[in-house]
Amino acid sequence: MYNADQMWVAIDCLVFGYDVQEEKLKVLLFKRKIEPFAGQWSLIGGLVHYGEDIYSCAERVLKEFTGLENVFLEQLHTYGKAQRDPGGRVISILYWSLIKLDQLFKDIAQAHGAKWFDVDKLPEMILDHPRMVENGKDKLKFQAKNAPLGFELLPENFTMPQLLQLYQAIYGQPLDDRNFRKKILSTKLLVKQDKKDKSGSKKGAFFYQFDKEKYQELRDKGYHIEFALK
Amino acid sequence: MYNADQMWVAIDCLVFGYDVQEEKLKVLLFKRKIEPFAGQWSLIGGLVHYGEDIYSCAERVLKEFTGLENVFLEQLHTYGKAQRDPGGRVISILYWSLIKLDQLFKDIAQAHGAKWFDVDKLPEMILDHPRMVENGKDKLKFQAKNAPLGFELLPENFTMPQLLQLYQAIYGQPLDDRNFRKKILSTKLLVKQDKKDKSGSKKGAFFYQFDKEKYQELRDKGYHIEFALK
DNA sequence: GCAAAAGTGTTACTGATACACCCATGA
DNA sequence: TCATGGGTGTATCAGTAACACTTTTGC
Repeated sequence: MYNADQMWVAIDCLVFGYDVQEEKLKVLLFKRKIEPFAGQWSLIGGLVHYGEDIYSCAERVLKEFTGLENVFLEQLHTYGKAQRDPGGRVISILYWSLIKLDQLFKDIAQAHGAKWFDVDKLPEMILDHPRMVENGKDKLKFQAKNAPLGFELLPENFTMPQLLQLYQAIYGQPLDDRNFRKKILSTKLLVKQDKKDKSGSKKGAFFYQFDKEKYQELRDKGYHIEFALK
Repeated sequence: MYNADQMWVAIDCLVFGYDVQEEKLKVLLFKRKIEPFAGQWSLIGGLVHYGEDIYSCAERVLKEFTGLENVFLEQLHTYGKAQRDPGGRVISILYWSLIKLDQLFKDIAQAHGAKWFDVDKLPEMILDHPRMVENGKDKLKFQAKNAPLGFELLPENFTMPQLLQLYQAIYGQPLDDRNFRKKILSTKLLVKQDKKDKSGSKKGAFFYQFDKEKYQELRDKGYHIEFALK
């Protein structure tokens, strides 16, 4: 029990990461330390302090568990069934975040008792967290088309095959290579670099960077840009 | 002051209605009765009771002010800046609702001290309610294409010119009459009635009904249906 | 018979889909 | 030289956008 007859407001944070090597979309979970449900898998989260903005709280939670700041972090939905948490009346505001996953962050996560799970091989989770993850997956599928979310999940320099693999991981289905390139390049928002990534093949694939400023400009002018085929 | 050092969770409810006669999209506001800000315009709302689901609370608020149940009612966003309400720490979960507006509901609203305002002639509102309305207008524009929301705002029997007018009111711009009909009819979700509405013209316009069951079926099968041109 | 709103069809264009081969390189 | 992944072009099809006249009927 947290406290009888008091309402608590919590933040839960659904963190997606993409493992470029494994070509797998991952979710960050941690082993809950307090009762009820101590020892079970949970999204990262915490209670909103009195005097703390809810967005600041989400930032704090994310930083505590990953060390990261200034990454994509948005509100998703609020869960407030009276009986959702047997420990007390807790209303949970779910945020979602997209981060660039590399070995370093895997190590940091491990140090906090958190672990990255394949998005389609998730363990049992507490409370309504499975539903939260489902909602987040749907949102990611939906948003991947309408906003440049893919680039939040990849390193600054990425290759076309990597971007394609990522979108395929998000949609859970294959996309046509040639049409995908055409569509993505037609946005004119990718800047081809001189260097190649030779790690994936002998020929090597050119690196690209996403032109964030140009994207913001176009957005501000009211243009709607699509980023992948369905 | 509501109470020092305690967090409150509130529901605000943004209610859109469409006035078929005036061809205007409207928002329901009421004159707040308690301090701070007594006498100023506000969205309808109330505090979540301990033991009450947040969705149930939204239903309750809507019923209290309009007498309506079983209408479109969805969560939109949660507003939780620490300083958003000078009366205390209040986190507000915004819901939005679409209702069929007629003279009866205008009277009921008036009896509760609430009033329908043209969506583009809104008075000053308390707190962050103007922002809530903006967010709701954006959502409505966006969703009008992707879900059959228009039909929630019109009577069971409506005519094509009425539907067209409504979409134009939502988008705030004219649409091509012929293309609009083609697109809407191509969904095969409208059932033409035998009777005509003679109130708008001498020739009279045929009534249509929206086939909700067929829509649900198609949805469940995973089809995505669009409802209006941009 | 005329004013006022309802209703209808065709063409041009744009973007999506489907599809198969050559290229560069390291081993 | 060959195996491996990277990169490219075209033809068809579907959906969107642009556009103007005829129909009905109450007054």
